Formats: sequence, C-alpha cells, structure tokens
Amino acid sequence: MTGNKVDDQMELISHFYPQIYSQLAQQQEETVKPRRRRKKNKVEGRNNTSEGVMRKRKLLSEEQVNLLERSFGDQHKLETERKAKLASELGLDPHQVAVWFQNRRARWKNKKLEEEYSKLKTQHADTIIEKYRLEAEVLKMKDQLCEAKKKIERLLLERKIDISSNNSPTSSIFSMELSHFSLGEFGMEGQLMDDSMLFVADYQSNYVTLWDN
DNA sequence: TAACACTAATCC
DNA sequence: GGATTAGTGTTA
Repeated sequence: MTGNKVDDQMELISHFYPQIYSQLAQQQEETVKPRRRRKKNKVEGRNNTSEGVMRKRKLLSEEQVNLLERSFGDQHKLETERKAKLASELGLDPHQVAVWFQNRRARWKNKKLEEEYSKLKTQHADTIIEKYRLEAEVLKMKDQLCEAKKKIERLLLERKIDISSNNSPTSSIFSMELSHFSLGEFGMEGQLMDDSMLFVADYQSNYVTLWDN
C-alpha cells in the first residue's frame, strides 16, 4: 500500500528531477535489501497465540491514544524508562507502547515524505510557469529588436538618399545629427559609426553592436 | 537489543 | 479502503 505510493512518487521524481532521483535511488539501493515474506495466518510468539488462530487487535482507548500522542509530541524517541512509565500510566504492556511509538514514527515519516513531495511538485509547477513567462518575454524582445532594426534601416536609407541628392554644406551637419538617433519606443538610442556599423544603448546605457555588415 | 521496513490482520 | 495494531526479519 505505502510501498506503491512511494514507487509512484519515485517515478514522478525520476521524470521531473532526474538528478534527485538518481541520488534517492542510490540511497534506496544502499538501504533496501530483499526481505522474506511472512506467511499468512500464522500468528505466533508473544501472548502464546497459537498458530493459525486469528489475532484479536485491541483498539486503544481515546484517553490512551491522547496520552501517547502528547508523549510523542514531546519526543519521538522512546527511552526504556519513559516506556515503562507510560505503560504503567496507561495500563498497557511496555511492548505495546513500543509498537505504538514505532508505528507512530512510521506514520509521521510518511506524512513528512508526502509533504516534501507536494512541496517539490509546487516548486516544479512554479518553475514551469516562470519558464513560459521568460520564453514569452524573449519572443517579445526579439520582436522589438526586429522592429528596431527595420526602423534603423529606414533611417539609413533616408540618410543615403539625402547625402546623394543634397550635396550642400548643410548636408554634413544634417548627417551628423542623423548619425545619432533615438528609438525611444524600443527603449534604445543609436549611434551610427560609419555606413556599416551601428551601436545601440539600452536602458542601462550598455552599448552593444546591433549589426556589423 | 532497539529501531526500522515490510507486511498481515483487524476495525470501522 | 484507509487507519490502526501487531508480527517478522534485518540492521546498526
């Protein structure tokens, strides 16, 4: 029952977190050894229960469980002294108290494991969402870059046309002004160094070569 | 020998 | 069928 759940969790971890999975798998390999199965309907040992006789499971009272829970809340480990004290307080066999603590620790561990797993699952989902958001942002920025390039090309074309058609002294001043241009809508400013090289400053004033023919 | 993992048996 | 109690084998 519990084993299958853990197997499912391991499968998911192996899918989403291969690195973590390999670590866990290694830990499991180191700790889990093959065990022999217990035969069915053979209750023996303590209380002189005879072979083949069905075991009667005695449910603990609410009061007993409450005290055990409080004690477990204080400390998960059960020392011999505390076990004897609890057993006498509850009117139980010290072995029963030990078994109860053993089972309680197992439940606590399972719960912790499930919590850890669901935390990992949430983190994974958040990471996927962030990945998609960043991918969309990259696409948007690529579009912006493409538009900026088009605009710059138009400006360069206009400049060339101006230079060739207007050879007056003012044309050089005009071209100087044109060599520095603004692409405010793209959050950029550009500086044309010559006909083939262009530098663009972004918001942080980091100059990058936009293209270099 | 206690703690643990696994399992069966039982209860609800 | 899930939760609980308890038996069994292994390990440190």
